[in-house]
Amino acid sequence: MIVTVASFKGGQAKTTTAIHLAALLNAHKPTLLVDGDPNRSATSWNRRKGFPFKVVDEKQAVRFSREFEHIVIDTQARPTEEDLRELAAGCDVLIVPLTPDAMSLDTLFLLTDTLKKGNAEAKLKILLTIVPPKPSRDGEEVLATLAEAKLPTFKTVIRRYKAFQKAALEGVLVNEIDSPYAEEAWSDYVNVSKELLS
Amino acid sequence: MIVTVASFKGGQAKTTTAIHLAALLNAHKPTLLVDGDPNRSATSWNRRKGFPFKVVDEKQAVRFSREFEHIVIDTQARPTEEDLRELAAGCDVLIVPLTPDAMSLDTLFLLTDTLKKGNAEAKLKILLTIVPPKPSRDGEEVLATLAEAKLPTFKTVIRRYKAFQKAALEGVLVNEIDSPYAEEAWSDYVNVSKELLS
Amino acid sequence: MIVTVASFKGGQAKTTTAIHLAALLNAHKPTLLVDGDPNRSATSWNRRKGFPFKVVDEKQAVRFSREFEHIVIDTQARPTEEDLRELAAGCDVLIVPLTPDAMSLDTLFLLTDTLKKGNAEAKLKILLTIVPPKPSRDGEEVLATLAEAKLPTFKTVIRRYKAFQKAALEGVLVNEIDSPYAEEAWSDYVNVSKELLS
Amino acid sequence: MIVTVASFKGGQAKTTTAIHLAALLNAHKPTLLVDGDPNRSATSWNRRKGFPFKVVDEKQAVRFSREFEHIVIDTQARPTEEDLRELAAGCDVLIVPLTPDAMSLDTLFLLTDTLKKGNAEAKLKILLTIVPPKPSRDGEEVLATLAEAKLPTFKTVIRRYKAFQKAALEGVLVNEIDSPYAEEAWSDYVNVSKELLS
DNA sequence: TGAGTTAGAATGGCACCACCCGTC
DNA sequence: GACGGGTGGTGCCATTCTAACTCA
Repeated sequence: MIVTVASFKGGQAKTTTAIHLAALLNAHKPTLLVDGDPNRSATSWNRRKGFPFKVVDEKQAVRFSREFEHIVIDTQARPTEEDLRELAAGCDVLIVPLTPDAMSLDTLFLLTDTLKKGNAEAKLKILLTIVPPKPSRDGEEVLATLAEAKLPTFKTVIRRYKAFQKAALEGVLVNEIDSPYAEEAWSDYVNVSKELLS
Repeated sequence: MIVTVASFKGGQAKTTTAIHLAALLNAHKPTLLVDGDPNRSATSWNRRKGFPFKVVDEKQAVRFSREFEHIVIDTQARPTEEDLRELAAGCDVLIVPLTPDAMSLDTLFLLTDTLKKGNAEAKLKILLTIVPPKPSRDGEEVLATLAEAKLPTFKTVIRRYKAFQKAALEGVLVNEIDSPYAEEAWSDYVNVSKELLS
Repeated sequence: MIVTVASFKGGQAKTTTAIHLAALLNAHKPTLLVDGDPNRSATSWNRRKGFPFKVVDEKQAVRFSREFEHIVIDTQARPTEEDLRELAAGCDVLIVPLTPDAMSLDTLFLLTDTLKKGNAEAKLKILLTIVPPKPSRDGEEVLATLAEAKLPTFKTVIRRYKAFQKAALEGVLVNEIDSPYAEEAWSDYVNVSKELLS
Repeated sequence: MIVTVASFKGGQAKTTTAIHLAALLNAHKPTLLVDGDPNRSATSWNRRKGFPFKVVDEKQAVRFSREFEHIVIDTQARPTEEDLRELAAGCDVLIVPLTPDAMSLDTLFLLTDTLKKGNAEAKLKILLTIVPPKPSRDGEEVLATLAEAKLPTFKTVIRRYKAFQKAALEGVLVNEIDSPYAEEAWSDYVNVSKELLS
C-alpha cells in the first residue's frame, strides 16, 4: 500500500503523521518512508536515534520501492495543483492531516477542490490532528462540518499532547517518550493505522 | 516604520500577528497592511468586517506606501533565501513569529542562517506565539535557547487562546471577541506593539 | 414563489425576516434575495460572511429572476401607497412584519387600508416579530385584534431574543450564533417557513 | 428653545420622546409640539385624552410659534439629507433617539455624516432609548462607542418599560399609567429634560 | 410570587509541571 | 544520593448555576 501524506498548510502534524504511520505499518509489513519535504524534517528526525524502518530521500525512492510492501510518502508543505494531482494518482490513500481551526479548514477546501477537478478525490482521507482536550468541542464540530461536506475522514482523531513535541525533539516515536500521556498519544495513531489497514 | 512579518513554516500565527500589529500601529500613526501571502489570508479576513486600517495587495503596495507612516508586510509562508534577504533589506524590523516547539525551532535556524549569510540579521526580532499556559515552561525554555543563540526576541510572548481562533473565524480583531480571555489575548499584542515602538 | 416583505414603519425586523426566510426557502429550492431597501441592510449583512443564497440589488433583480424558484424581496421602509400596491401586485405573498405595540398596529391599519383600496389584500400575511417573553400576552392580544379585524396572520410569532441582534452584528443567520436561545430563535423562522410553504 | 427630534430609522421612540419632552418643557415654560410625522402619531396620541400642551400640524407651526417659549418638533421618520440640514439649522438642539443595536448604530452614522457635511453637528445630541434591563450591557456599550466616536449623548438613557407602550395605547403620558414601573419610566425623561435645560 | 431572558460567576474536566516521598 | 511514581496546583474552556430585572 502506498500512503501519501500531504497538506496545503504547515503546522498540521504532517511529518509526525507520516512517521508514526510508517512505524505502525512497518509492524505489519516492511515499510519505507520517503521524505519529500524540502525541510527534510523526517530525515533529520530519523538521524537522531534511528527508526525501525527505512527513511530515504525522494530521489532514492524509486530504487527502494520494490523492496517494501508499504510506502509512506511525506510530501512538501504546499504542493502545486499539478503536483497534488500527481501525488494522488501515484498512491492508494492520500491522507491529509488537518488541525481543527477555521483557517486550516479554508485551505483544506482549496485542496479538495483541486482534487475534484482532477477526479482524484476517491483516495482522499482526512485526519484531524492536534485536537484540543475535551471541554473543547472543536474536534467534533470540524468532523461534523466535513461529514456535511461529504468528505471522508478517519473516525480516530489525534489529540494534542506534549508527548508529540517531546518525541520530535528527541527524534523518537511517541511511545518511547517518558510521559503519562505517551500511551494515549500512541494509541491514537494505532487506531488510525487500524482504520487504514481495514 | 516598515515591519515585515515572515516565517519559513506555516501555522506560526503569521497573519494574526501582521493584522494585530497593523491595528495597533494604526492607533499610533496611519498604517498600511500589505498582504503578500499567496493565500490572501489577510485580505479575506479584512473582507468580512473591515479593519480600521487599509489592506492592499502586494502589487499595489508601492502606490500607497508614501501615504502611510507605518507599513506592515505579511509575506508568503516559505520565502526563498533570496526573497528573504530582499525582504530584510526592505524593512526596518523583520518579525519572525515562532511557536515553541522543536520542529519550528529547527526551521527558524535555517532562516537565521540565511539572514546571517546576507548580513541581514540586524533587523531580526523573534516573537513567540501560541505559547501554552503556564504549568508548561515551553515559552521560557525557547526564550532561553534563543537568548543563548544571541537571537533578539520580544520579551512579550503571545499566549495560546481560543479567542484568536474565534477572531479569525469572525474576521475581527481579538479585542472584539466575546470571550473571557479576549482581553488577555489583546494585551499580549498591545505589549508587543509597545516594545516595537520603543 | 415570490415573497415580498414590506412595512410602513422601521424597526419591525423586516430585513431579519427577509434574510431568514430566504435562507429557509433556499433549503427547499434555489432562492434569490432582492435588496430593495435604500439602506442596503441585507447587502451589507451579506458582505460579512456570505449567505448560502444569492443577494442582488433591486436593479439586477430582473436579470436573475428567471434562474430561481423562490424570490424574496426586502422593500424600502415606508413605501408610498402606489409603490405598495405595485409590490402587492408583483408577488404571491406579501409579508408584513409587525411588532406587538399600539403604534405599530396603527400604522399597520394604514397599510391594510391602502391595500384594500387596491383590492390587493388577498396576498397579505402578517408576521408578529420581537414578541416579548411569555408572562407578557402582547403577542396573543395583537393576534386576537388582527383576527377580529379579519386580517390573515402567521400562527407562528418571532420572539424577542438577543441572538437576533448578535446575528445582525456578526452578519450571519441566527442559527450560527453561540447563544443558548439561538436554536429557539431559529425554530421560530423555521415554523414560519413551514406555514409559508404549506 | 427649539428642540427637533429626528432619526433615520423608525422604531426608535421618536414620538414618545417628543411628547414627553414637550410635557416636561411645558412644566417649565409654555411649550408647543409640532407634529411633522406624516403618520401623525403625536396628533392621534393627543386626540385620545389630550395633553396639557398644544399640539399642532406642521403647516400651522409658523402661526403658533410666537406664542410659545419652547417648541418641540417631531419630524418624519427618514428625512432626506437636505431636510435634515434644514431641520438642524432651524433649531437649538437636535435630539436623535437611538436604540442600542448594531443596525440602528449603522444608520446613526449615516445621519451624523450627513450633519458633518453641512457643519451642523454642533446641535446634535443623541438619546439612547428602549435600553434593555441591567444584566444586559447594551446601553453602556453603545454609549462607549458613541463617546469614542466623539458624538454628544445624554447621560440619561430611557429604559425599556411596558409602561411606554401602555401610555401610547391609552393616549396619555407615562406618569399617568397604572404600573409599578411608570414612575421609573417617567423619571428617565425627567432627567433628560434636566440635562436639556441645564 | 413565579416565569422568562440575560450576563456574570461558579463548577468540573483535562493536560501539564513541580513537588514530595518512598525505594534502590 | 539518585531515581520513579504518585499528588497537588495552575490554567484554559465549556457548561451549569445564580442573580438581577421586568411583568402578569
